[in-house]
Amino acid sequence: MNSSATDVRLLALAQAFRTTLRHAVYLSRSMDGDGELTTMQMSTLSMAAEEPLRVSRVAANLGIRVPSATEQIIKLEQAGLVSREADPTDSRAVLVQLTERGREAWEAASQRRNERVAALLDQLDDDDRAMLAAALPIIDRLNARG
Amino acid sequence: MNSSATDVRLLALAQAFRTTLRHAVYLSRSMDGDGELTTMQMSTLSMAAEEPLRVSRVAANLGIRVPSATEQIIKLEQAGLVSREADPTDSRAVLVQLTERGREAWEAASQRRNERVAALLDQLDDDDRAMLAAALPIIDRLNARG
DNA sequence: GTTCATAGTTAGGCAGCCTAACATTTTGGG
DNA sequence: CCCAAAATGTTAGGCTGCCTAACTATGAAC
Repeated sequence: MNSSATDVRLLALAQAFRTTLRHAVYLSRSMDGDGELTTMQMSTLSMAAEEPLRVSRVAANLGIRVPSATEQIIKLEQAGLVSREADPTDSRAVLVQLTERGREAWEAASQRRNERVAALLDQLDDDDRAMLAAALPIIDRLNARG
Repeated sequence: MNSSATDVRLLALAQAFRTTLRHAVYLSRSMDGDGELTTMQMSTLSMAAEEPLRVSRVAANLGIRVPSATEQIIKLEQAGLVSREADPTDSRAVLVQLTERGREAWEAASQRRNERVAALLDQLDDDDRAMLAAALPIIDRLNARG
């Protein structure tokens, strides 16, 4: 429990955080619309890049429902970026795997996006970059708890 | 221009930033779905709260096209949260204004969201909160340049 | 005062998400 | 065993939010 004084400060920080987050969402979206893979597709591919995974896990990680995940995965499959195979240990489940083309597409798109963001980061000075780097794990912790 | 060594570091930071941002988007979305106003609606109302503004400015600030803004504004109007009136200085333009109910709804929703985020921030220690607070303006600068 | 630019709306379409209903497979209690 | 319940996906249908293209109405310029 906090005193009401710190509460006011917490609320102010919360408001600032929300505003920054909202603008960051626009930034994030603006990096989507260049005719490549969407952020969601990138996320799916990067999950599958580590190891084959089930549709339900894709859905959970993306924060969407299973039917919506199926829909997206089928599109990725039609684009030749992932394959769907029955899980040998449980024939109800479907394992989503990266194809070779999927891996290439993911790596290329990821690289392009990193370069675009890096170009923005390049405009900051070293102190600001250090501060940003220090803040990211903190935001991650918030994300994990939200 | 940076050396290739710093370039590698920039790319790594870019990747970490993108990942954090992506998760933050989920967090942001998760705060939408409680049957209240969406983030976009909140943004629109908060703009109109300062002063009446044109549909085209709403669209620009939200990063969407004018017809999409019209659509959202009409919904807000039907919900009784904003009014649309012809601009007295230019009858082509439409001024979007908060209604009394709109102002109340916006303030209440904003307060609720701030409280929810504040509850998360409350779980951080003081150093982390200070670091987060320091990083927000930096992220804002990135957002502004993206 | 015609012509061009500006501000919005309307119409039609697409993508992504949802819930509900369904088929299939696994699990587990009787 | 065996049948009921749970788990995993898919299909079907609908909603929302965004888009472009086409249109109306007003303002500005020459």
